[in-house]
Amino acid sequence: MKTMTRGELAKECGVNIEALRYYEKRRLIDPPMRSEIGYRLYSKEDAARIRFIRNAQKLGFTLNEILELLKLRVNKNESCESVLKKTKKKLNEVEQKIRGLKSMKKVLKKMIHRCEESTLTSDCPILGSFESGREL
Amino acid sequence: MKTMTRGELAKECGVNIEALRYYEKRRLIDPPMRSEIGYRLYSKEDAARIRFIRNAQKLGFTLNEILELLKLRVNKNESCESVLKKTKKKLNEVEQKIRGLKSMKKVLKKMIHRCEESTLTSDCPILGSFESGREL
DNA sequence: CTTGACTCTGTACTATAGTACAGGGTGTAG
DNA sequence: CTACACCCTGTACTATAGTACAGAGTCAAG
Repeated sequence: MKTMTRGELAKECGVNIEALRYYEKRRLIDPPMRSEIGYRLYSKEDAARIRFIRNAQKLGFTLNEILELLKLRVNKNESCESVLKKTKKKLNEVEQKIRGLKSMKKVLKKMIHRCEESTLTSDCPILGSFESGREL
Repeated sequence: MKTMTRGELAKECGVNIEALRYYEKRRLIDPPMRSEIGYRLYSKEDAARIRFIRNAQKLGFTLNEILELLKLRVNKNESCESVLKKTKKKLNEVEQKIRGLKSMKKVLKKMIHRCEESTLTSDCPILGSFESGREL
């Protein structure tokens, strides 16, 4: 199996080399294999995990939430029931985020339209994007 | 016009009272009116602004990005051209986030489906949600 | 007329998520 | 055989976004 050193993985995933050590400490990635002289050796799966972490962060998840997402799987210590419940909760959070972004998108589109038609106002239309009273 | 004190606004928006002073310092909200004895007096618009800030944060925007969003309007120092450009850029970011969340949603739904049909595996399917190679 | 609940200011502390650096080992190229 | 580019550990520093606190003013209720 092909492996990467810490520097190679950092480069491939576009993260700082020290962040990898940090994610290991935070248990977001498993302690990787070590070479004979103690160098960390990462797999393709580790790279996927790092990319997942960075992407999820951009979507507004904290590292703790990302850890929860990554733990969503069946294991010997946990019933399918409880995994199902947690997964449904996460699905809800994701759908909520999508709704919020969609209403923001709508307002931005309207602004662009207005701007292109030169029917301009100096108020801030984006403020209205969460005015529905609904909590995000 | 009905106004609120800092404590009242904090309660209404579900934020810590000190956060309001912090947002003022960061220029996310304008310095509010003051009562005769120097108390801050907030309007309904201030409340909307605070709610917008909190919602946008949950969607993964930093306070600096939120400031940019709130400044998207026509003013005397800026051409419609440049507002349009910035708004389009923001729209792109928002659409990118929606795409990321949608692929996460798809995977979560699949997991729920699998769990309900008891065709379980112990791997972590969510890792695959960003495997398309596309950068978020 | 003082006690409690609010406000003000400034400053200090905290949590999260890194980022940098010191002091040391390894290993290949010139 | 040594210079350079890596890696290791531990520890310290940074930025962002608050949160808490000290010391002081205001004001309504008991």
